[in-house]
Amino acid sequence: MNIGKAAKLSNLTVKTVRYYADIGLVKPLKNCSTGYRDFSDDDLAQLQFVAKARKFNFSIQECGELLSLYSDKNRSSKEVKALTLEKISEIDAKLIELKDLRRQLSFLANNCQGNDRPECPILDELSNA
Amino acid sequence: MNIGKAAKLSNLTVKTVRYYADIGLVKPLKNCSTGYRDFSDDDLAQLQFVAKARKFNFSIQECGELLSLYSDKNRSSKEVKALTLEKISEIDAKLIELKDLRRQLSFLANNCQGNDRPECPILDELSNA
DNA sequence: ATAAACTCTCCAGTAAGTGGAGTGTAAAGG
DNA sequence: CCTTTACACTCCACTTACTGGAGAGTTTAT
Repeated sequence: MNIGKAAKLSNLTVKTVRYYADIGLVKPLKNCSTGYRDFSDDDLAQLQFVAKARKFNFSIQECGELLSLYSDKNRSSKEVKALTLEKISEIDAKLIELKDLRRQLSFLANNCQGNDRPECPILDELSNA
Repeated sequence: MNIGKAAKLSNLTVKTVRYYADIGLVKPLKNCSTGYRDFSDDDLAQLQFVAKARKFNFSIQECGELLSLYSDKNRSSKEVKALTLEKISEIDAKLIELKDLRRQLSFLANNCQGNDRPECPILDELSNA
């Protein structure tokens, strides 16, 4: 299938699919006469796989690793689980950071009048080292 | 003061401070003979302001806006509050997304044996479009 | 036959820096 | 006074994961 169809079926943009092909994450055949990329069903499956993994916050590099494990019929689930657990703890750290951020910002906003006068605890706080 | 001291006192790296000066976010004087940047106390305050605002997930552009509101003695707190509230709802959206992500990943990890055999619900799930 | 829709390559840019090379300057020790 | 060390400078390239556009070729529909 052409890139447009592959993109649609994997919920990616054409540009993104082309980019994935350029960096060798997927390897569609190329029609010699037209230069058009030709995506097999397997290529499509890989694109769908990557699309999902990216949503799961796996980096492109990790997607590549997962993809090779995925393609390897003898891959062990150990490696995949390890990668996943690592991701989870990264997410946990991010969650803590974001929650703290939210708490602080919300405190500032609650104490700000939001009128036309220049008094503003948000700026006061930010300007305190 | 020199860039090293300004960096230390604002908890930024020298590289980052130089970058902020390059893009005009802060405007230290320059010693003509040595080429060294000279940061005034006011420049330092702005760096500290930016360092904090960046931690609060404000973009460089937004930092610039905040900085001009901050410098303008006649600024209203309304604009600042609006920007802050916007940031908070962005953070909320990100929190929801991350929590959902974590839930899904954690479900997958819990159902994965993590042994050397190829059965792995994580890959199974990822390969389902 | 022509127009719309699709595809291609190549170049440039995004955000917010980081890293390194090569060079010049300042402060401290001997 | 000299040398070593720490600090400063500029400039260029690289990072992540794409996105946008120009200009050109191809396929499909009318």
